[in-house]
Amino acid sequence: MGKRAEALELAVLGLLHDAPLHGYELRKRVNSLLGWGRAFSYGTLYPTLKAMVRLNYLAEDEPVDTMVPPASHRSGRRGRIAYRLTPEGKERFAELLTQTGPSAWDDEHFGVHFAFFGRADADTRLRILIGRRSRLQEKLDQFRTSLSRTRERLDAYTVELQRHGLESVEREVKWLDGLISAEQRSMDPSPGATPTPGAGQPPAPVTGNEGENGR
Amino acid sequence: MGKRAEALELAVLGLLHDAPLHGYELRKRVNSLLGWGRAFSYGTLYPTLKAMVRLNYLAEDEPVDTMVPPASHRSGRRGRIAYRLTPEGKERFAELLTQTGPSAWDDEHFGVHFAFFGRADADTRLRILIGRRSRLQEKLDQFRTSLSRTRERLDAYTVELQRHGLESVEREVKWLDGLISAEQRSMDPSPGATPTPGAGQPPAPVTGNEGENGR
DNA sequence: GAATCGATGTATCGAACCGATACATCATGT
DNA sequence: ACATGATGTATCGGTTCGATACATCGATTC
Repeated sequence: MGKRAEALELAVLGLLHDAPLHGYELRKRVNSLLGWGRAFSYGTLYPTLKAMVRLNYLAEDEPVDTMVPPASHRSGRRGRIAYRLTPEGKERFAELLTQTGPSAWDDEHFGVHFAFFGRADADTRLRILIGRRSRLQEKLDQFRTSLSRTRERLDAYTVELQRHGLESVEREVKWLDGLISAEQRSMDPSPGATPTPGAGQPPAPVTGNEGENGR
Repeated sequence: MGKRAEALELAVLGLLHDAPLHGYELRKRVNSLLGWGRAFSYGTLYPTLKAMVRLNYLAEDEPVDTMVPPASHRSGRRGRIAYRLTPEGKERFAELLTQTGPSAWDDEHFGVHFAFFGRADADTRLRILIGRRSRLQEKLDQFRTSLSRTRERLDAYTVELQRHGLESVEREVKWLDGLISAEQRSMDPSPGATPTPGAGQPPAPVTGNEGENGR
């Protein structure tokens, strides 16, 4: 199926879980959900949607009122197609949510999985976070060794690029550390006391985030 | 030609500028040069190399001694092919170095261009840095608006993901700010005084980098 | 009121690209 | 002797992208 489409599948399932959407809107949400990363194109989205319909994870609805202002006449319209999750789709979503292999913490996958952490159980969350962390740690190590091997013959700009790349990954690791310890704090503290009902809040991540947004 | 292969072309030209290399080694260097980003596969590298040979930017050398320890017998060897830059290749490299459009500050391209800043003139460097900065600023803006539009209905993990993504881009912008002002400082300060000879150092970037690697 | 424009919307195609694999040599270990 | 793993060149099938075609709608403008 391809890594990329795999990530897209999860994103679609997650976004459609609450409400049906049509392709255009779906694409916007997926791409803003992942934000920083590469955007999905229609050439990927529509084939994937069709495949998911074929697998019976999705069903197509012709008329949808979402956002159509007056629901007026529209006779010969080539209407928008709203995609809706089937029961099998919900199962599939639940199944993907519990996955904890590399298919959850790879670069392509981690973002989507994290975005739906609220729907996963604490155990899965922790496993994925830790897996992701060690994945980054690997990258960091081989990075550092390759840097120290060639440090002499690099010009200053190249070095600066490497340094900046390294620093970014290091920050990522620290971010994960905060998230991990927050998760652990919220599941450990006293066995038998308020075991986080239902799905749950993220346990107050330890980022140095001072809120600059009014509201 | 495709954005990705375009970036690869510049990387190959730059790496081969100093010394000939064979494919395997070339790939390793390209991918460690770019570090954080996606790695190039052989399925991209070899076709690109062939295309560049066809365009006469590169020439193939059969026997190469680089790193072959004892240079022993090897009779029926299917030897490594060393790629070497032709004069046309050097021209092409110089041409690509002076480009300052989006093809220099896009996500795909910026890293490679930056890596070879030492070979570009100060003017080009500054234009690319500024272009890159405004590119990121755009992304930042649309990010922030899309966030404030949907802030209410997002669960906490999704918000945290967005926040982290935003912070990363913000850091990137600050990094660029440091580089930009450093460049400006090194070309402006007093017209006629030590105008940075030849290619030059990167002008002491203003990162708050405390070295924590014990070497 | 028609004409232009940009946003919204579905859909597909060719080209670009990746991931896996085949194949071969060599050093090393057992 | 045989396996294992690093080095090395090369290609193929399938995935994914970027561009485009096409269509409807609301707003703006003359």
